[in-house]
Amino acid sequence: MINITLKQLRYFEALARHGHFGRAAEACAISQPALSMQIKEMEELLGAPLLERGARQVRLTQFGEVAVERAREILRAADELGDLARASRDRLVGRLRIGVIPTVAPYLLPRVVGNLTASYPELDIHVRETVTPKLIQELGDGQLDTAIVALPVSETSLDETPLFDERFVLVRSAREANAPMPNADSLREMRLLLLEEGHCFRDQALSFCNLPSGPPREVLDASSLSTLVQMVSAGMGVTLIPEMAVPVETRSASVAISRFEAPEPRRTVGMVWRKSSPLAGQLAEIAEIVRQAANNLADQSLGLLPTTR
Amino acid sequence: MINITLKQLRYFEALARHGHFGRAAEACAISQPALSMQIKEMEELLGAPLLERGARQVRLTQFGEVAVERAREILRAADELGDLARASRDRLVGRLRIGVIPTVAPYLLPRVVGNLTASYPELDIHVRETVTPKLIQELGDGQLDTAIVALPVSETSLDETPLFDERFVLVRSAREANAPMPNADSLREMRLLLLEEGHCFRDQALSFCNLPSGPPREVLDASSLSTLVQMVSAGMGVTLIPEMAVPVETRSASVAISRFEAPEPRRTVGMVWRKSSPLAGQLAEIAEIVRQAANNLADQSLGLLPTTR
DNA sequence: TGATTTGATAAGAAAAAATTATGATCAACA
DNA sequence: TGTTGATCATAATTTTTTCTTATCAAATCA
Repeated sequence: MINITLKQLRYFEALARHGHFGRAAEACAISQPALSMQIKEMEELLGAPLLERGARQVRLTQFGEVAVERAREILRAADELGDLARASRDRLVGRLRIGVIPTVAPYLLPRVVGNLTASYPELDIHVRETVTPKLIQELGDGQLDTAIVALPVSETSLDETPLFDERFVLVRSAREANAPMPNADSLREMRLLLLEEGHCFRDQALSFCNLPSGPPREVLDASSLSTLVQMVSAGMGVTLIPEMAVPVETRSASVAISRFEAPEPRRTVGMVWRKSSPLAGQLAEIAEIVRQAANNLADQSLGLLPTTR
Repeated sequence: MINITLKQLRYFEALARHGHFGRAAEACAISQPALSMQIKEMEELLGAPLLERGARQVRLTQFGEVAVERAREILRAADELGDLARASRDRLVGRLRIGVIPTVAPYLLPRVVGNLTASYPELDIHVRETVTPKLIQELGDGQLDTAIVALPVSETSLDETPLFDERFVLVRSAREANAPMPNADSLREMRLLLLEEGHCFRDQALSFCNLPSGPPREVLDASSLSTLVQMVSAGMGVTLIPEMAVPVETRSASVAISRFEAPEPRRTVGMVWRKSSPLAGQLAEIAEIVRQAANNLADQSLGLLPTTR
């Protein structure tokens, strides 16, 4: 390991360019002795003379010629490091790893990814879809930059910002479309189909029915909302789905969607990231874009919802 | 121009490798605050965070990942500069530009180049053959590393070392082989063929005859010893050549070679280089190799010379 | 030869980098 | 829920490095 400094390389480069200690020193905005000393130091560190000091002129040695080329490469690389830094701080570029829970991903992401790509053309978006605990862990491990989950998360190391609120709606088979709307308590008596363990949406639904979350219930738990709706369509029971899923999930199923009476079940979906993330600033911007995409989606979904009293 | 230091790059690289300030500092043989401060300084200079300081671990930012790669490249290039220096100081490598006067080059060089290449396999020898004033000028300009010329040169900026002494011998047509040997004065009366202006050998020959050097004489001046000998062989006159040229030049010409009586004309051929040349040490070694090559050559030449009384 | 140019050297001042000591934060744990 | 231990940041001080001014020595130029 050689202990030359970049400063010395700069001085040396200037000296090679000017072939004159005084002028090189002037170009470096230092005094001539300072330059002399640094060059001398550099030669001592390298153990080989960089230049031949003639009486009237300074000439590079053969090694000096090689060295100045190498020095220029090094200096260029160092300057490029500065450029890289500027590029990375001015705008959001490169990879953005975003995690999304499964009860949000299929409905929100198609919009969001399009909008983000429009706003940040140089952004390379990676999506990870899994349940909240895994997302939070991966966020903590630095495998994700941000995650979209149901709030609150209440991790002290994370910042969270709400994106949108959404209602839960009841999904019944089409045949039951005109049956009276069950309330939270009567739901408990019905065959309520739910997602498998780990999904926050399962816990949210159970909580609405004042049921303890935990071990499996009567029927096999589903791994996606699509499956749930298909099961309902087959007459196996009823379920809850988030409002945002309605347009997509009812397209290919003969089910009836009904809203609850107040107090309607609902959840807040938000975005979280490490407080320490250097992307924090840009992530707030991104949250705003996601928020707008969600609002557009909600405006469209609302029209589809029959209001059941 | 960004003012980061190589030291900072080293610290940063260690930090990236260890992912831990304390251990990285230890690896750098400095205290942890010193490392912290340098990393902080580096981030300020770059204007972008290199790492995310979590409570329990340190993680590179995306930019940090890019930066550490670049940093490694820079550090490697700097270390290679050290290697280059070592290579250039330990032994003579690379280009050696050597100038030789035309009355020496064809006879001495074949041997010398072979010996030099044997001693310094990595040496790349460039030969320039021209007259002394040009050689001296090019030496001064740094276009040559050394020159082999007739001594003395007496340039204060140059060091000179003798290589060998050589006699001048008379070349006559074969028909005149048994004619009495002319002395310096009688030579003046004969048709003495000489090299063109600029060749030191011309001046040396003229000086031996006590003639003024200068403007052309009776016949057209030759540009090489070969031409001179061929002209002599054709009966156009007599000439002097250096002893070393005898074996080569008499091979294809029917001429008689005769030595003068004392005081024999002679010259000293030597090697010169800039006093300031960093190769000075190695050039002295090279001079020794040339000296040996010249001695071998002289031993062989001597046998060929008839001693005329 | 004397004046001028040019790089090296010396001594002191200024700046940078290191050290030790201490603080703040946070996770782990009782 | 306070305590502990680990970890990085900050502060004050010392040490080291770098720079400046002044001056020298060598060599060219007139």
